[in-house]
Amino acid sequence: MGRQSCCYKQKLRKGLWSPEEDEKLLRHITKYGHGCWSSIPKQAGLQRCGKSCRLRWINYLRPDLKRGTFSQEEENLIIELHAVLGNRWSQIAARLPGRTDNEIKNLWNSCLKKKLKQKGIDPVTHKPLSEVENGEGSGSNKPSLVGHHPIHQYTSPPPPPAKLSSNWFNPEFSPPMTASYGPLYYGTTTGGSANNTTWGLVQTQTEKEEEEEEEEEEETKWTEFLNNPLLMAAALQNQTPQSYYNIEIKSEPCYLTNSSSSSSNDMWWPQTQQQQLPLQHEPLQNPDICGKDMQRLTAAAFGHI
DNA sequence: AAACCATGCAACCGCCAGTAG
DNA sequence: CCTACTGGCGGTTGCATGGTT
Repeated sequence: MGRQSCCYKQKLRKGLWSPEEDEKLLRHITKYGHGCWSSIPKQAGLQRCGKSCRLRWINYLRPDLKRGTFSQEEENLIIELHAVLGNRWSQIAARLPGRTDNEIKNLWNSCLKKKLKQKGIDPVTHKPLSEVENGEGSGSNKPSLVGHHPIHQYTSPPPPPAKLSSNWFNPEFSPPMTASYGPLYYGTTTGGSANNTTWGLVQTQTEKEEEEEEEEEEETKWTEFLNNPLLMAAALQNQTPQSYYNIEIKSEPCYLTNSSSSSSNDMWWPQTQQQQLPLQHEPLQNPDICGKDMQRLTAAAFGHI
């Protein structure tokens, strides 16, 4: 079809956004909502493509963004979610209020991967590095690439990570390294509270055969599980899914402006999300007020003119 | 002080799925 | 059904910054 890139059109600016551009975009979305992204650049007087505007808004201008360093709790949660979801950054971000997929992806690539390696964990498979290096094709046989796992390897949602979170990067904590553990290792040594779970345990051949028989069923279960953020969130927080039934994690916040409202964040984050996202963190955790933040704050101020 | 290197982050690229015409 | 368009996503790149030599 020879589709053209959205930035194919000439005269479109690329690269870093200037404060003026930020202001234009912010003003426009604050006033009219984003609606159709492709039409925003024209309407807002920007020489950018719609994609670029969308990205800028989502990753930087959105008022509900939580900036500053990631807390230990957030890092732990990212690791746990990555073990389940793989590189599905947007789904991971959906469980971290105020964080963007880009931000999480950057954190993972620049920081968390290293930390995992230092802990002797392969950041891709979430298995001990020793096993990954030695056991390719032997030992626990199945290459259990997280995110590429045959999801039927697991027969139930993961155990609640609530017990686990505090362990990660705790200097005194080291994950189990013996070969008796399976694709996922997070805090499963105690057997956990999750009944009928093989989470974190290597499957025996028999188990595998049995599960192969149930492959379709299990796949269905897991597909459902993975596709249902409510179930996932519930599992991750050791709560019943019911408590999450009235959130829609993937929902796009309604950015249409209530022009009568001048308060900042309340109008941006859907109330249901604001109230009921599985992980609610403390308010802004001492975000580093640096130049960029100042720029953002300045820009944000325009939105309330 | 200058050069080099490592790191973090913002933004782009290309692909895919959904959808309207 | 086909085509074109759009939004969304993950991978990647390139630049700015800070640290080290």
